[in-house]
Amino acid sequence: MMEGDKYIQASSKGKNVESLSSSSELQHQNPRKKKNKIENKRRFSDEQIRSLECIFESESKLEPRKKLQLATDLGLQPRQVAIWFQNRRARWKSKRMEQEYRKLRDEYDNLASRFESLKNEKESLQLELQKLSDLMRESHEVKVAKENSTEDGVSGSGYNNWRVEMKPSFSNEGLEEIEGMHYSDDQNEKSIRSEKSEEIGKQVLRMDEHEEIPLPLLEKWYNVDPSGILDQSCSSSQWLDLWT
DNA sequence: CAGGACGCGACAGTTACTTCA
DNA sequence: TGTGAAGTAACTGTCGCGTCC
Repeated sequence: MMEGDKYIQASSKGKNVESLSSSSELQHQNPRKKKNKIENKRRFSDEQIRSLECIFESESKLEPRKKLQLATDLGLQPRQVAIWFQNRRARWKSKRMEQEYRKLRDEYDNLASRFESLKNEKESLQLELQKLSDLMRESHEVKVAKENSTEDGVSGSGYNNWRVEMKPSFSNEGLEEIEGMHYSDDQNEKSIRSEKSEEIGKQVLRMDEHEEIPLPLLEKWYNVDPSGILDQSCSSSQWLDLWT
């Protein structure tokens, strides 16, 4: 252990500090004496600060030998150099934390605005899906009512009796599968089934041309609740709710 | 080898002073 | 000219690590 470091440690432990202008009373002084002591505090010169900053750039911690050398070069006490480095590290750390905080805040803001736009998009899609679904239901009800008026003994063949048990497919085999759709009401199965499959088949054929799937058809294929599919896809809704 | 005492350096938090708007 | 805020040198208490006995 070097002489200078012993000096540094002695002062940092609150023991006598011989080198700092009559500060040997430091440990036992009352607050008023301490205040008088610190009145001697002077800011370092620009040149001293420049040198210290220059060293700090390359190494934020000083070896004892280097500390002594630097203190000698700058006409400072080794303890002053040590304290300057400590304070400098603290300033650097708080500055860095401030930067990191700003960065995180920006990221959060970006994420929040993206979430907001996705939320809006989801709502409009849900709305659109609901409209199309209603449209389809109405259309079907009109059709069923029409059939009921022309055919006697037809009952229980409402839209709600449809059960779709097929996977989406855009090929001709897919059409075959669509043929596999069936009603729970056997009596109506034949007539309605052929009509239904023909209608959907046409839609599928059109899809082949445009590569765009009509939403009601999609809904039917997947046999899902239109609001449900979106809700399920939003698996992170719980944490997202925290934002709103 | 375990463990207590001690020295040392670093850090967080605080104080007191200086500077500046 | 007084004042509050910001910057900073210096201090205090504490902790972890290494060394010695």
